[in-house]
Amino acid sequence: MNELGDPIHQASPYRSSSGRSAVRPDETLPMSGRIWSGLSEICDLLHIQSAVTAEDLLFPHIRYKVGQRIYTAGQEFESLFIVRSGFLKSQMCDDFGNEQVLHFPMEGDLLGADGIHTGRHQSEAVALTDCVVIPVRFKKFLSLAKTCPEFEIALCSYISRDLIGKYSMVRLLSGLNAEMKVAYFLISLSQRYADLGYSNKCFNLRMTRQDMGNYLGLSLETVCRMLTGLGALRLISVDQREIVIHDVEGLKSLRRLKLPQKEKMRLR
Amino acid sequence: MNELGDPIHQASPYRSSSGRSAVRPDETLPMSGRIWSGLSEICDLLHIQSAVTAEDLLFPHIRYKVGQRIYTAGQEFESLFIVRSGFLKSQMCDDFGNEQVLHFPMEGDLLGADGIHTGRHQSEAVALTDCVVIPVRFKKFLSLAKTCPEFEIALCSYISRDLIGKYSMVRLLSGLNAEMKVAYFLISLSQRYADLGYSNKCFNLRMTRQDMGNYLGLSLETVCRMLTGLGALRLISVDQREIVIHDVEGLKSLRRLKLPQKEKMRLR
DNA sequence: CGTAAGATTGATGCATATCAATCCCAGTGG
DNA sequence: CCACTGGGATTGATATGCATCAATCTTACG
Repeated sequence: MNELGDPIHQASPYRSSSGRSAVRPDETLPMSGRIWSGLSEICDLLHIQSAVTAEDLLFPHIRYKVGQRIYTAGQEFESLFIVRSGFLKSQMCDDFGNEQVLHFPMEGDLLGADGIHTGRHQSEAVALTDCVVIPVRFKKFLSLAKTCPEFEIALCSYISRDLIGKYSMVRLLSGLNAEMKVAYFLISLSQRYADLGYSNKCFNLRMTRQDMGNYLGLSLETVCRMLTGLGALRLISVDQREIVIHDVEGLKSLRRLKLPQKEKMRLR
Repeated sequence: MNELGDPIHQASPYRSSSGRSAVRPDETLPMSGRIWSGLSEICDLLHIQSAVTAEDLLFPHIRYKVGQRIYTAGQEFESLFIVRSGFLKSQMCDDFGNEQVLHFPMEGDLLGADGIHTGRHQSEAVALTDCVVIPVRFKKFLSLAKTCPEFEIALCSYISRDLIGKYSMVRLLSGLNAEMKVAYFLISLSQRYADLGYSNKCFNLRMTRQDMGNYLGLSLETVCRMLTGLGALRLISVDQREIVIHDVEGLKSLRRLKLPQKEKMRLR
């Protein structure tokens, strides 16, 4: 392994996205293009407003093709990974070999922080589309935090966002029924696309129904049924992995069947 | 509100734990005793090995009684809170007033980091027993991190541990059946008590069945049934909130009914 | 065209929620 | 001292949401 973490695929020739994804020829990544990012681009990606500039500081881009792993469970932790483009899946295996999908990282997300504590990655990250990822040595990250106060804040803000993400994940899994889980999933995906400047109405799912179900705590069949169900309600259109959202508010306003205690009291 | 966060109860006279908790008279907290901690004690609590000593740096202890809130949702974020003693519950309300229990913090846990990102707390923390909590201004925390490299690492390690905690929470909620959820809950509680030097075989539950169920994504009745079920298996004894664990390994070895895909393949 | 992976749809069963009744226990007040 | 009260815990009966099993369909690709 060389100094960049796991760039063993860097030199392999680029080819168009394989598998069943809906990537069309004109969406393929350019063979040429920038293969380095400066510090200011890193800050942009992570939404850090930094006054610090260091023109000589360059971070290499690494390309991954569909199905390739950015890091694997058990691998030594060296770098955090910033997603420059593409769509990924992070997952974890328990002692019995059951996989659990944890997250679907995309542009601007930071990966690999689960390795800090033990020095080894606990989870793995797989490319669901062709990806460009920027590895940043953790030591480098720390020294940046030391010299640049905005990095310090960003690091803490990341803790905080992560905590809030955990909260909403818990609520999703333990408080919602299948229909709402799927609706919520679509809404949050839509929101993430919107935040990145893409369409929030129309997008392709990059993961299988199996992955979605695993992530949401549902069987893949239930995911299917809920998707067609939401389609029957005219809230969305589904064609395989292509999703069109017709009524965001409608999706959001699907109420849980279980009324909260306070509501029940009022209804008596 | 004064400079310490929410110490409006600090001056109120101490009284013995109320409610139905199994706290006995001799477990009451002393009226006197230390009401300040030095930096070295803070580091001990957070498991930070620091060479830095600053004898003049003192952090006040705040007492909370059963039912009092350390911070509430929407409250301005100022401080992180380190639990010195006691048992708490952190929870969050969604837009419809549904509460979701997120965690049961105890000695050595750090609370309130969910406020960093937005500047306001997203969740609230309630004392389930009488507690002693040490608030540390976030700015103070940052400046400590700046002068003391161990604090920096500890901060990152906290991210990492938190991430791993998220993983196990997701797996708990979406991968286990009711029996295993309850068993897992008891095991992890037992482990936390053991880590603090208390008995890992015999302890009191400080939360209601309702809270447990909410946390585990189960109804309170199911929690009851599972507890009595585990009792019938001679793995534990239950008497109201008093738990005795007879067979840790037995609890751990309860397998999920749903076999992993690979297992199923092998069995054919 | 054949194959395989994924998606869809239907039939059935079970785990768990829900509803309801009772029990337990600690305060509280007569 | 004892009855009363109220929150929590327990247990049983029933309903149902979702998993599971199974068959078919779609799409991509060799």
